[in-house]
Amino acid sequence: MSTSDTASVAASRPPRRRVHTRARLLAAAERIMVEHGYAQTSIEEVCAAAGYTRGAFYSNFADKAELVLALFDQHAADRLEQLERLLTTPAPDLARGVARALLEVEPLERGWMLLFLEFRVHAARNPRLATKLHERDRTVTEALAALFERTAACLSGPPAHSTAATLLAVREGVLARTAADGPGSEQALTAAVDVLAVLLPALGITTA
Amino acid sequence: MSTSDTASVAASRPPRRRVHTRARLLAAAERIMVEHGYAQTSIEEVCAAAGYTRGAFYSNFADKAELVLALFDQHAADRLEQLERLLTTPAPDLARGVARALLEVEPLERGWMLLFLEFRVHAARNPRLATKLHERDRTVTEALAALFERTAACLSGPPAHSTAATLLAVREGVLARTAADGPGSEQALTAAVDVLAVLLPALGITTA
DNA sequence: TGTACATCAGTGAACGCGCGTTCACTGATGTAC
DNA sequence: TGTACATCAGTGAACGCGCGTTCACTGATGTAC
Repeated sequence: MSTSDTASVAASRPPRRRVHTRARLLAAAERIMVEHGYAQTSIEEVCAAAGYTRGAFYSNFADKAELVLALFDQHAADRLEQLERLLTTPAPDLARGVARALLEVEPLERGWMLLFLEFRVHAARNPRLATKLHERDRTVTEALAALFERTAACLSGPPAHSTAATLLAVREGVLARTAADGPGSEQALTAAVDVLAVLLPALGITTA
Repeated sequence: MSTSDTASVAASRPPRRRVHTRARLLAAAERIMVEHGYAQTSIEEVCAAAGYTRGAFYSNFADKAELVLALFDQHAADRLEQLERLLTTPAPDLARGVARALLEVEPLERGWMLLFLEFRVHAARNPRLATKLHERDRTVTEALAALFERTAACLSGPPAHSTAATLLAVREGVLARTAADGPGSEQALTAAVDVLAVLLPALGITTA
């Protein structure tokens, strides 16, 4: 047993001679793509920033799209943790807190949202990518729905899953409109927070 | 007076030798871009479809971005009319009606939304375009806000302008997520309609 | 420990492609007399 | 009405550019004996 185990492990183990190639490519890609977007970032650029040439990329990723999907996977977990922390911390005005948590994000996160949306639009016209992105959406949505059910027992009205999906969509829509800097964006953002703070209690997201 | 009038009119009149060039380019661009998106549509493609060569394009538009902005201007008016018709027609369940009007759109309109969003994301990384797009947003938002104030006297809570802006953002966010065909999209869409139908009354959009 | 061999991550050049924009030119249209 | 001229919308070739992906190769790493 132990022999065959060793053998099969050896057979399936990715050798990783230069150990962190994939991780470095991902890190470089994250930095550059969040700033400049998907189409505007070339694979060459990412590879150079990570200290490789293009061949290294194609020995770690099937294509450019897979790189972005890998980035998304990495990122989703972090965002959910943030929300979880918020929802489990008692707050004087939960609705407003959630509204702000959803919409008032760091500039970096706005870059993320633009990258997301750019890829989403791209994927919408490309069935193969649409399917893959849809899987990711489902995962995130279900996680948020579960979070609602666990922490906000007061949730009422539509099913938690619908609520979660719609709130994520609202988030994307609002952030897209306020992603560009400018005084108009600030106003639009605080306006959206106000509106959402009024709306969320109708879904049961409120301080008891 | 009449002489100088004639002269100035003659001086400022765009000759339009082949009269409908601009209109034809716009029509072709609309058809193609709504289907394939901004980046995927080449100016050559549009010109060929309209029966011209590329030079004709640049004698009618400053660049590709101006073409799309012109399309948006054309389109905005139509959409507002639709909404106006809805809000002025008494309905048994106004909230649900508005929710459906915002979200349950023709496939063609989904293509429009993708085109919008693609350009919005593009503009977000390009200050000059961001400014221009922001002007359009303001116009549409104010028109919708005015519509609310005129027709839905029952509007309550946040200012009409905030409500209008947020609803437009919600529309974009939800449609982006449901633009790709597939059974998941249908579900997500009806879920969003349900949620919105619950939310809108909290803004005062409801049957008295 | 040392040697011969196999693997495969990463190299870098080449392939193939598409596109936005400019510009010197032309010929249809309109104007002036 | 007819002619000479001016304008400028539209032509089409050329410019300049960037990019995703493939692939034959290599040399560092790991394995087997």
